[in-house]
Amino acid sequence: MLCCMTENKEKKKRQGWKQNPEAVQENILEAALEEFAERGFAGARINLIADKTDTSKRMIYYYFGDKEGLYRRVIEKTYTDTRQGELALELDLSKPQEALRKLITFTFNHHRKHSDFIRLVMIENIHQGRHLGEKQHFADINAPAIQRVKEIYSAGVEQGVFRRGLSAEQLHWQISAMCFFNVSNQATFGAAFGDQLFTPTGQKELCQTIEDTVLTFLLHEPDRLLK
Amino acid sequence: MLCCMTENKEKKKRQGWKQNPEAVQENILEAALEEFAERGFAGARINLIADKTDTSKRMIYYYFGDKEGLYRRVIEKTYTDTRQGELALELDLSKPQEALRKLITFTFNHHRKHSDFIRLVMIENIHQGRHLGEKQHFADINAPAIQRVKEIYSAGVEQGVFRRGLSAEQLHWQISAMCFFNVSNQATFGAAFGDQLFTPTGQKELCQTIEDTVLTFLLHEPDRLLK
DNA sequence: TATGTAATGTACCATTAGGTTAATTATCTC
DNA sequence: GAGATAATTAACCTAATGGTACATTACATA
Repeated sequence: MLCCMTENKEKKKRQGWKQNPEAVQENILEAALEEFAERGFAGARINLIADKTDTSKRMIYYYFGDKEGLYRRVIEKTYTDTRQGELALELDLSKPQEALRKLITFTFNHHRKHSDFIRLVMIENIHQGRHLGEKQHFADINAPAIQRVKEIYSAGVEQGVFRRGLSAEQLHWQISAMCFFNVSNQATFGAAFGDQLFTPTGQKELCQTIEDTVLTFLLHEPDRLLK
Repeated sequence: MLCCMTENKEKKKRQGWKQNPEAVQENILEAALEEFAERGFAGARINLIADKTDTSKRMIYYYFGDKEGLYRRVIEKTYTDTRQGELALELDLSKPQEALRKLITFTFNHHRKHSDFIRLVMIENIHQGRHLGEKQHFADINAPAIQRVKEIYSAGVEQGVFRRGLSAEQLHWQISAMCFFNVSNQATFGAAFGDQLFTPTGQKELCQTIEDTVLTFLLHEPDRLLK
């Protein structure tokens, strides 16, 4: 099996190959994403990344300069792809509660599906965001996420459904926190407290709980009388 | 300055030194915690850890076998220390709301203060919890955390303050998620959406918000009519 | 079709870093 | 206090790994 594949690969390469820089770079970035997401920056091995590609290590250095350059490009691509994916979601602002639930469900599932992205973000946080590139550019990429929440919240306030005085940043933060943590800390949380929350039904309930939590917070004034 | 210190160190060592295995191990573990928390498992350098200690690289291998053995011990110690620190908090169960707020404030601040712990947990999640050791032991260490929440919740339900039907696991999960995320994702979240949430006042408000969120969820039945 | 340039393959290098060997010093026990 | 054992030092080894030199092949263009 393996030998066949390599034989084919060899043949393909020997028989007239075409130059295709973009495809080669894409190919490298994909392999690198897997590797970095799995092992972190220091843990990733350039040689292994090269093995996963259809090209050679030399090409990695040719296109990306060095390991860090490659990593930076992977981060950027991942964030861009993710935010782009989120834009696909369409929401009906005339029903703010429903819209918010839909946004949360979407975020919850999206994060679950894209654990590579989550892992890269974790890794980048461990590096204290040193590879995020130009901060303004990074902020621009991410701005739509807050915008989204702001729209829903404003609509809800105007319709008299949501209470006033809350900030979209905080709401987005809450949603992010729980949807992110659900994926990022599954290993340690599961080991510490059991896997009930991470079974299929557990996850459905959890998503529901996140929705309920955020919505209830939006609907009811908090009680600060200490009882 | 530096030369003086090294001179002193040298002298100390040359002049009759005492054996003190426990202290040496503690000393190594502390240095290793810093290094692992800062650079991750693969990024950490045994040589640098050794440099930070008052002893030598050989001692690390003598006491911990290899890099992974050292890392395991660091993880275990960190978790144990953390949970132990949490036990110090005393709560008045006759006032469930107040008790819960106090627990959340404590967790929030505790996580902020112990970012080394947070970072190690992140790192361990990237490794998918491979180094947590015996799962049962790990679960035992962590059990008190849920227990705590369960006590408060039960008291609140019995007093007719909290609504019925919620699970302590989920409540603990919510609190953990937000308090953890606040520290773990500060770098990327701040870069993406600004640092307002992470200024001193931003943090105070955020903590308040977490409390309000969880409490409101405990006090009010969620509204699932989609509007 | 000649030529300069971009893209690719192969073999190699230098250094880093995890781990070890073997000798030295303290400590314990009988 | 003698011999055995535990703790410590310093120098060393080797595989892995990030990175490079150089030759070669495709391609655009004039």
